[in-house]
Order: sequence, then C-alpha cells, then structure tokens
Amino acid sequence: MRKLPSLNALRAFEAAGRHGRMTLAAQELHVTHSAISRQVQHLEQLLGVALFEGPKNALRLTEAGNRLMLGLTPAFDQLDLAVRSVADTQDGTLDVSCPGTFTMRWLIPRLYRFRQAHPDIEVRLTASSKPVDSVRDSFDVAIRAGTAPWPAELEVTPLFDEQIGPVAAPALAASVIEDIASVPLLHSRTRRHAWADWSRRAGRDADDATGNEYEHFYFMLEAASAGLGVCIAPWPMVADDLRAGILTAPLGFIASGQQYVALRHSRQHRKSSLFCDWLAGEAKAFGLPPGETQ
Amino acid sequence: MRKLPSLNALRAFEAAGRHGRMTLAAQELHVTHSAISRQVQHLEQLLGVALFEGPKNALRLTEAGNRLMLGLTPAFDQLDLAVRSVADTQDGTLDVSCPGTFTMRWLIPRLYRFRQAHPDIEVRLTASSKPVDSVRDSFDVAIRAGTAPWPAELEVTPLFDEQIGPVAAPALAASVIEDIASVPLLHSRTRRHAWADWSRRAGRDADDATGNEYEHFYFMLEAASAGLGVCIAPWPMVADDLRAGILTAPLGFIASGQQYVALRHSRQHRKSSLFCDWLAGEAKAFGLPPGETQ
DNA sequence: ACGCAATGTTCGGAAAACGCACATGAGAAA
DNA sequence: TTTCTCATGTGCGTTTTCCGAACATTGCGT
Repeated sequence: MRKLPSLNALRAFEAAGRHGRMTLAAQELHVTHSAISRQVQHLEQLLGVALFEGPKNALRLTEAGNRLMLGLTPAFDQLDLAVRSVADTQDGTLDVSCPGTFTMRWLIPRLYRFRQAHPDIEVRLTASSKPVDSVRDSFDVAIRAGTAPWPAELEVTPLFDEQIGPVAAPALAASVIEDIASVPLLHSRTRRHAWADWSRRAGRDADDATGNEYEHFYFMLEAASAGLGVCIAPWPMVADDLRAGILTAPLGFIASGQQYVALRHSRQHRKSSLFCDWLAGEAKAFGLPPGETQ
Repeated sequence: MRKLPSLNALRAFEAAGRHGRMTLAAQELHVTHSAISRQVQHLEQLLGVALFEGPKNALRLTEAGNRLMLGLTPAFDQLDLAVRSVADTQDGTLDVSCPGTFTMRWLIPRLYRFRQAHPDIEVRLTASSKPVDSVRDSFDVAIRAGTAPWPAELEVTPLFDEQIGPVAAPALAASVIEDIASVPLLHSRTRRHAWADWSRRAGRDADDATGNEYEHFYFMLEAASAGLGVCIAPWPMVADDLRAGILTAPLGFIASGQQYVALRHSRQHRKSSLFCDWLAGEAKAFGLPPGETQ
C-alpha cells in the first residue's frame, strides 16, 4: 500500500534539488521562491528528515536529500512521458515526417504561416520517403507521394496530384523546344527512370538520360538552374523557381500518376488534424501548373 | 522541460484505473467517490482525451487510459520507494541485527513490551554475530557483544557488561562446588575456549573441556538444563532460567571483559533512537547477577 | 560598513479539493 | 413492467492547500 506525501511538495523539492537553487526551481515551476521554500520545509516535516543543509546562500543536499533525488527525478520523468503519450491538446510538439526535397522546397517556405496561426504548436520535421509503418514510426503526420492504397489504419488527406515536366534555365528553353535531345538530360540517382517515365506518359520516343547523374534531386535542380541541362521535376518542387524565373518549363507538365497525401492516425489528435487541414489549405492555394492540360 | 498536470488528479486516475472502480480508489485514498470522479474528469479535460468509457456501472479504460496507466503505475511505485528510503517517522519497520541466542534468550522474551509502547513500529529481527559493516549491512540497529573500539561512524548505546560463569542443573550444584572436574564440562563449537577463559579470569587452574561439544550454544544450554553437565554461560542468556530454577550458578559470575552494545547510524533516525533507548532501559532494569562481586 | 543575493517567515487572499445531498443510468430481481 | 440496488455524475457550500507580497535573516564580497 502506497503512502505518499504531498505530491506537490515532492515536485517542488525535486526541482530545487535538481537546480541546486530554490529560486531556479521557482522559475521552472512559475511560482515565487517562498512557495518552494515552504514546500520543501513541509516535505522535511512530513518525512522527518532534513533534505538540505548549509547556509542560506549555499544550500547542499543532505545524504537523505540525495537519496530521495535518485528516485524522484526518474519517477517524474516517467510521469511526464506517460502524460505526453496521451495528451491531446492544442499546444505542444507535432512530429512531421516528409520527403527531404519536399520539406526544403515546399513545406519550409510555407511553414511560417502555420506557426503564425498556431504559435503554441512546435512542428518537428523528419526527412523520410520510405513507406509509412503506422505502428513503428513515431510521427504524428507523414507526407508522402505515391499511389493508393494507403495503410488502412491511417487517415488520408489528399494534397495534390504530382505533375511532372522538363525544366531548365530560361536560356535553354528554345533548345529544349526545338530538339530536347540536343540538351544534356540530367537525372538523379533516386529517380533514374524519370526521363523514360516522362517520355512514355508524354507519348514521346523513349529517351535515355544522357547527362550527368546527381546523387540528390536537390543537386540536380541546382545544375538545371545553372544551365547545365534539363531535368524532369515535379511541379511543387519547382513552382517557386518557375514563378521567380529561375527555371522554365518549355514543354509543360503532365500527371505522373502519383499523389501527395498527408497521413495521420485515425485517433482524434487535434494538432494532427490542425496540421493536415492547414496542409490541405496550402495545397489548394498552391494551385495548378500554368498551362496544365490534364 | 516537464509539463505535468495536476499530480493529485494523476494519482486519483491511477488508483481508479488500477482498481477498475472509482469507489475502491476513493477508499484507498480516503476520500469520497465524488472526489475521485471529479479528479478523473478534471484530468480528462486537461489532457483532452477520454480515459474511461462505458456505462456508469461498468466503466472500462479507453486505449488512452490504458496507455497512461502503463506509465503512471510504475512511476508512482517509484515515488513511493524513493520516499520510503528516506522517511524517518515514528511508524514503519525497524531492522534489528542481533546474535541468535541473545535474540532468543533475551530480546524476544522482552520485545512485547516494545511493541506495546510503540505499536506502529514493526521490528524485524536478523540473526548475526559477525562484525558490523556499517556501509554494507542494512540494519537500523545492531546488537553485539565485544570490546571497543566500535566503528567510529556508529552511535554506541552500552547495554551491559558480559558476566560469565558455570551453570548447571540444580541437582549438580553440590558436585560443581565440591569438585568441578567431576562433572562433564560442556562446551559449544562457537566458544571452544570458554572454560580456559573462565579459569584464567577466575584464577583457577586451566581446565580443558572434557564434556560433549555442541554445535550451538542453545543446544549446550539445553544439555546443561537436562543435567548432562556444566557449561560456561553469559548471565543475560541464562538469567531467566536461573530465576526459574531451571539452572543454577554455584560459582557465581565474573566479568568476561566483553560488553553488549547497541549500534546504530549516527544519523538521527527516530525509530532507531526509540529502540536503543528502550534497549538501554530494559538492560538497566535487567540488573546484575546475584552475588556479583566484580 | 554596506550592498547584494539567497532563503526563511508571516499574513491574508485565491484556488483547489473536498463532503454532502441529490441526480442519473444500467442491470438484476420480483 | 416495475422496483430496487449499485455505481458514477453534478452542484453547492465548506475546508484545505497553495500562493504572492512584504518583510526578516544570513553569508559573502567589496
């Protein structure tokens, strides 16, 4: 049978023992030092032992105080963990898993608007493109490009269909239109079949990629912006560069057959819901590629 | 940074979840069911999730409730352990380490008086005669016979000097007085030199023990009581038998040079202090052997 | 000696926690 | 179907806990 003294007093003592100063504990717990002082004294009275010793301006834990700290700190940590695992409030952290380039090219440039709308929510981003494991992965929301079916236990928020097309620096636009084969066809290691896929969907002869291979999609895009060639890119990834005139899409965009979606646990989690709703809104406002035909 | 809700509400929920009934949780925590009900509801509001579901008379934990319980129960157990490890109050358990025969012959016959005086203290006895290791041994109080110096970090309460002398059944008293060598000199394995020590201190010729050897002092005493011989015994161990006429000490008692003491940690532990004070009182009331000359 | 920082103490007020009385709902028994 | 019992829920007033503010005390550094 447990016999616990005032939990509030235990919490105050633990904070004071951890900080070594009652004023710091008071700051952590958002009370005055005198409240901490009284709680610690109250606990000493309840337990019948001194927990601090030494002069006022240089308090030290007693041996009993040290021993109590050994148990209290992990116990309160565990309470905190337990509470965090179920709390569903409108503040706190939100873990978002997202492909790296999408994070950099689309999400991060827009995330400030979510922070403005929900300043109490701290969004933590993790780069990942791998298939979602709803049991093992510890995300709140995962953004992915792919095709249905999505894991049945997750709630799916569609963002936009993926549109792909050749993009290059504006100086290469005429060459691309006249004879695309005259321009180096850049590709990335992660999407080696990008050109073949695009050709098939665009109804063109299968073109092999003749230009350099880049380890990351982001590097390939930078090469294209620098005029080193033309590459196949999804519309969301290059939309801002197109609008800025850094890149151009001489042959337009076509659907790739994949879709961007946000996935979250079906359990009603307010922060996840808020985030997915916000994503959907941003995707809608994002619009379609210029001259999109299908 | 921890962010903990009302600890009181967490405690109420944990008890309700463990018992599966709010009324039982109320009993455990010595409040009414309505207090538990309100605390659980308050916690549900703070966390933003339901923790119980189902009809009033058959509440079940929700999935979130179950998950919270997984963390809360061990955390509260740890808080309890931590508090118990330092609490020094006037109730609870007291661990006493004591030589086995002293336990049986002196302490146990008197312990009921300590229990009467302090019904909230549960005394746990451990038999041991080995030298006290103040760091490794987990006793609150240790009773030992020996000589100074005692370990410096322990507080010493003297109980009585050890007085030893030959004891036998009353039927053998005359023989012992007339010619002690005519009676079997019993000894125990643990004190093989008892007769030689006594002889030297009594100013007699060194007598070798000629009687049976007994593995335990207690067995040897039983043999003496049964008239099988005479043995050397400390006064406290045989005082009650002498008073009852079961044994007699024809040649009286002399100091053995050893002392019985109670040892406890210098730290102010109330139960230990209470116990040592009581021991000292009982030792004083115990008195000296009859006809004690030195 | 003085100033500063840290804790300790007292008092009154605010907030949390509580008991009590009554309400509600579900299941069992008549 | 009705009634009873048991368990939780709700509202109100009371009690207890907790707190801030103001002041006191102590030790250290200048």
